[in-house]
Formats: sequence, C-alpha cells, structure tokens
Amino acid sequence: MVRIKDIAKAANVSTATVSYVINERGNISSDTRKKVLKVIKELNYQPNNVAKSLKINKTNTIGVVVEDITVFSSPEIINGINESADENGLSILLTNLRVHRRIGNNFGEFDKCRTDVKAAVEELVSRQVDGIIYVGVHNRDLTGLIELDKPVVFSYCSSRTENQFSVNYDDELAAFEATNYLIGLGHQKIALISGLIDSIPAHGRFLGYYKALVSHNLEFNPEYVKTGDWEYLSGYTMAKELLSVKNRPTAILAMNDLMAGGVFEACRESGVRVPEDLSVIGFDNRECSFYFTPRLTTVNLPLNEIGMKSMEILVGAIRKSDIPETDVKLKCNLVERESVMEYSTVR
Amino acid sequence: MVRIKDIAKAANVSTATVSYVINERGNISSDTRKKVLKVIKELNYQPNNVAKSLKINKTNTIGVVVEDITVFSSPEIINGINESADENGLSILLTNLRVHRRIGNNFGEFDKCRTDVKAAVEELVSRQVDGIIYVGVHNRDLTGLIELDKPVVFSYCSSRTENQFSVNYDDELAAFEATNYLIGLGHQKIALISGLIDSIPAHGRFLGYYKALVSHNLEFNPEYVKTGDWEYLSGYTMAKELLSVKNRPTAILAMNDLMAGGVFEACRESGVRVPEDLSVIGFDNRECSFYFTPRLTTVNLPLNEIGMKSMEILVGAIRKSDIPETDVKLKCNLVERESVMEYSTVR
DNA sequence: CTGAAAGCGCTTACAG
DNA sequence: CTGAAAGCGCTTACAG
Repeated sequence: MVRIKDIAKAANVSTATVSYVINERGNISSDTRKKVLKVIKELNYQPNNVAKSLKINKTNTIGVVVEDITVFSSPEIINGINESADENGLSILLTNLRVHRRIGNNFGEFDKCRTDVKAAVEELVSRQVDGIIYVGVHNRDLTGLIELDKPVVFSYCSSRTENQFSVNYDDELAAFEATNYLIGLGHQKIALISGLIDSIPAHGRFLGYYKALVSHNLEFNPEYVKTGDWEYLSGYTMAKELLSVKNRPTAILAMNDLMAGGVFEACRESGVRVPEDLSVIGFDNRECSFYFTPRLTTVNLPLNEIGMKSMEILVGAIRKSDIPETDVKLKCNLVERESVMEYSTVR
Repeated sequence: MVRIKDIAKAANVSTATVSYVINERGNISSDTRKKVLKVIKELNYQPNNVAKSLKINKTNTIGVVVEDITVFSSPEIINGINESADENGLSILLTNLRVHRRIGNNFGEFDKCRTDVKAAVEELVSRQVDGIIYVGVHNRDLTGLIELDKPVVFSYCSSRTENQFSVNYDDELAAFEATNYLIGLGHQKIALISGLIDSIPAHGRFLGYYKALVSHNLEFNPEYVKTGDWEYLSGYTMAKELLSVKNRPTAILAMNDLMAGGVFEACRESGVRVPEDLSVIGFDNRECSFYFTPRLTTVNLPLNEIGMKSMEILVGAIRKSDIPETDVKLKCNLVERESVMEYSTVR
C-alpha cells in the first residue's frame, strides 16, 4: 500500500503539500501540483479514508437501519436514500434487522427487537456515522426507540423526540382522493375494507374515506366498513360479507392491494364482475396489483421520494444548513387501471 | 466524547490496560479489570472503531455493490448477506448502482455503467473494506469488471478472475426437474417459452428442458420452443402461437413468472382452462406468481442462500481459513400450486 | 508558496 | 500483571 508519505518522498515535497493538492486546498503552485499529481498517478495512490475520518472526525457515512429489507416498501426507500446519498457524496452503512422473520406481523412483539436496535445503533455509532436513518416497515410511533445526540430520521415510521425527524406519506389525503375519485365517477355506495384499525395508516385512511363521504353529503354507512388484517384472505372474507349486504355497495376501497386481491377472488366466486358490477381500488401499488385480473387501480406510494427526502433532511440536520421539517408527509398518487368503472354504466 | 485515555486516567491505569480489558486480551488481574469495567460504564464509553480500524488495518467491513436494489432478486440476496454478516460480526457498506433506471434491461449498454462500478469499488477500497460482494440482477459473465487484490465474490453473476468467486443457482437442474415433474404427471407434449437466448440462465434452462425430454425418450419438437423476452407480453404472444400449433402442447414451461402470467392471459382469451386444458409452470417464484389465477406452480430461487453463501465464501477467502469453491451453483426447488394437473385427467 | 510537527483514538510489542 | 511509547495514515494550524 502506498501512503501520502511515499508520494511526498517520491515527489520531493512534504506530506502537507501532498495532502493539500489531494484536497485542493491551500495555495500550491501549479508546478508542484502537477508534479505531485503525476507521482500519485504513477504510484497508483489510493487514499485511506479511515485515517482521514479519524483525523477530521467525520466519516461522511450514514447508518441506515432497516427493519426488514424483504418487505415490499424497503428496497424503494433504500433506493431513494442511495440516490440522495450519491448526490451528497455520502456512503451507507446498512443494517438489516430482519424483524419480519422474527416476529412476522405481530408488532406487539416488537419489544423483542428493541435490544437489536440498540445494538445496531451502538455499532453504527462506534463506526462514527454522521447520522442515522431508521426505515420502518409501516408507519407507527417509535418515540424513544433511539436515543442519540446525532440526528436521526425515521423513514416510514415516526418519532417525536428532539433532533429526530419523520418522513411518511399522507394516508388521509390519499384515501380522501381515492374516495373522491369513486364519487366523481358516480359511486355513492362505497365500502371500505380496513386494515387493523390500531395502526396509524388504517386510521388515516379511514379518516380520508370518511371525510370524502361527508364532503359530498353522502351518508356514512357503518355496514359498509369491514375490518380485515391486511392479508389476502381477510379481503376475501370481508368482500363476501359486503356482497351479501342488502343494499350492496357499488365500489370497494381496500386499504391494501392484497386485500383487494381477496376481493377479486370473492367476486369471481360470486359471479360479480369487476369493474362492471363492482369497482375496486387498492392501496400500495405493489407489483402484484398490476398482474391481478383485472389490473388493479390503486394508490401508489412515494417510496423513493420518502427515501430521498429522509436523506435530504438528515443532511440538512448534519450540516445544520437549514432547519428541516420534523414531520413530513408526502403525497401519494392514484394509478388508474382497469378495476374501476363509472357508476352510470353499472347494472 | 470519552476516549480510552479518559478511562485510563479515571481508573488510574494505563491506556494499554484499558485496551486489554476491552479486547479481553493479555493477563489482567480480576481487580483491575473490574475497576476498568466500572469506569467504562460510569463514563458511558463508546469505542471508536475507526481509530481501531486504522491501527489494526482491518475494518471488519464488507463492501456490497448491488446493480439494482429494486430488482426482485436483490433484497433477498442482501438479506442473506446480512444474515451471514451478522453471524461473522461484519458490517456492510452498501452501494446501489441503480443500473435499471439507467439502462433498463438493455444489458448491451452496461458499458455505460462500468465507470460507475470502478468508482464504487474505488470508494469502497478507500474505506478499507476487507472484501467485496457484487450482486448482479441476473447471471452473466462479468470477468474483468473488477480488478482488486482483495477477495471479491459475484453473487447472481459470474467472474473467472483469480481470487474471485461466483455464486448462482443451477438453472439447468431446475429446468430439468421442472420438466421431469411434468413428464412424471403424464405430459409428453411440453412446450417451452424461453427468455432471450443469449443469456446464461436461458441457455441453462433450455438445456435442462432438453435433457429431461431426451432422458425420457421424448421427441424434441422445435415447434414447441418459443423465444420471448422475459416480459409479460411476450409470454402472451408466444402462448397464442403455441395454442394454435396443430398438435397443441398439454403443458408449458415458461422461463419466468411474468411470461407465465402472459400465458394465463392468452388462455383466458382463448377459453383454454388452466390447469384442466393446459398445465403451466413458471420460474422465479416472484410474489405475483402467488396471486395469479390460478396460483402458479413455479421454481423457487434460493436467493437468501445465495446471499449467505456469498458471504461465507468471502469470509473464508478473507480469513484464508479454507479454500472456497470458485463457482457455486445452488439448488432451486419447485413450489407446487394450482397451475399443473396430471395429463390423464386432461380433456 | 512550502515544510516540520502535533495529534485524531486506538493497539501492541517490549520492558520491567 | 502493568505501563511507556511508538505508530497506523491522514490533516492542519503555524512558522518561515
């Protein structure tokens, strides 16, 4: 390995001079600069960034701890984080908690993982990261999970701690718009298949649905609201119930694509045509939603944007260049496909 | 920030002693150990691993450069890498090339990305990683892409360079077994929808298909082999052609799930029932394959295992503990669902 | 415009 | 069993 010292000797200058030309700092005469650069190339010098980091007390490294990289939302978020990291010349130290394998969807058992989080953060800190992004697998309150005197941003989850930031998308607005879309198409009897109602997203989406109805003076019918558990099967079961309600809804908003898939299966079994007899909207825009029959109209999540925004906020907090927002909500967009139809043509 | 020096002073010992107790090395009397440990806890000392890395010339960090984290295979592979990294006390420095966004599936244009790879590797080297894992988005020959005097393993792609390793799955065996499965169920007229034939996976899968036929003395009918481009639409188009062949096949092996999805759509349009009239097997076991109607029988890829194995090989090469295999091929497994039926019951 | 020297926070032969 | 000291590869006031 060739060091700055070797360059200095070969170029007949001091190590300080070499360092200056590498970092393009100080006043170095064009002649010595050229000489040094030449030697650097000849000896194929590769700087040692860990030595530099130790000296300047800054690693230009961000710790990213992701709850589970195999959950559908994580890769896109990380992709966004990477994009912004590249733009800012930052590297990513990645820790994957793999919580899904340990506790599945039972987030009540998340306590089991808290020590893992502590350990992960400690490891990252010992490696002197400049800040941390914590990527959740769904939005929930994680206040107190991480205590650190460096900036940390919670991506797809939340924390209210000082010097900590949260980036999510706007569930309520998304559900509001999806419901409005249905109403705009003439639907008045719009059912909702909810996920587990103790979750922040389910709550927000319900509110959006409700407010859309109210804002159009449509009656809120509790019979039209069914609570599933985010899984395919519950969508199926709840759809069966909705289909047998006396005043059957003409549209269903499912709180995720999987449950919408279950709705499709129920309809197939019951001879209900989608979208001719029933319009269906999903949520998440997962890959599978494109391959459903018919292709599912659904709400696309700004995952990449969440990642980018998270990194931008973190960079702002680290460089103290601006005061970042503490609680960002990004906008979703509806992707129109083939599972929705105007009400006028129904029946 | 509290340093070893501070601990030493507070505990009235030398920094050497503190270092010894932290690293559980040398002979330290139980008394001084306790004393030091106590002070460490009191002052909440956090070791600085970048200083340590500089000194011991070893970072316990692996560079992972992934061509595109949003491609379906990447998260699982990275998950496996993480799992093994955890077991070995290693950290991951992640670089995401995001090639998909730049060149899509036109891997002929991959040359555009070579400089990115060089830059990524250089960055990783400057951060003194102990080795590198390069995660491709499909198996192809990447010999010469990375020149490095540290061990590097190619995950889901290949390199024949000295001191470099490759980990993939066994395409040929997987296709062989899938075809055998169909044959065992009584099918004799088995069609193949291939991906672009210039790719290593397509070649291997074709061979497996071919060898299975031959080993059962079944005629190889070139009319039964169609070449698609891995996309949904080509599966649809090729299936249309296969369905109109005079001696229509009773089963189709599609080289990926997306094309199998296209087959389903063609069947739906043509009134061909799956699996009653036609059995279909896919490849990849992507999430969507579970949500197809009917659920697709497909070949599951040992992605997590590829990640783990890659890391294990890298660790072996770094520690020189054993001589790792240079070209590993892991076994796939068939996941039986609802798109295949015995031939006897056909028609 | 350039160099000598201190120091970032650790580890580790070596001496005692 | 413990400590003094050198050194890992850099950067950066400071002096000249």
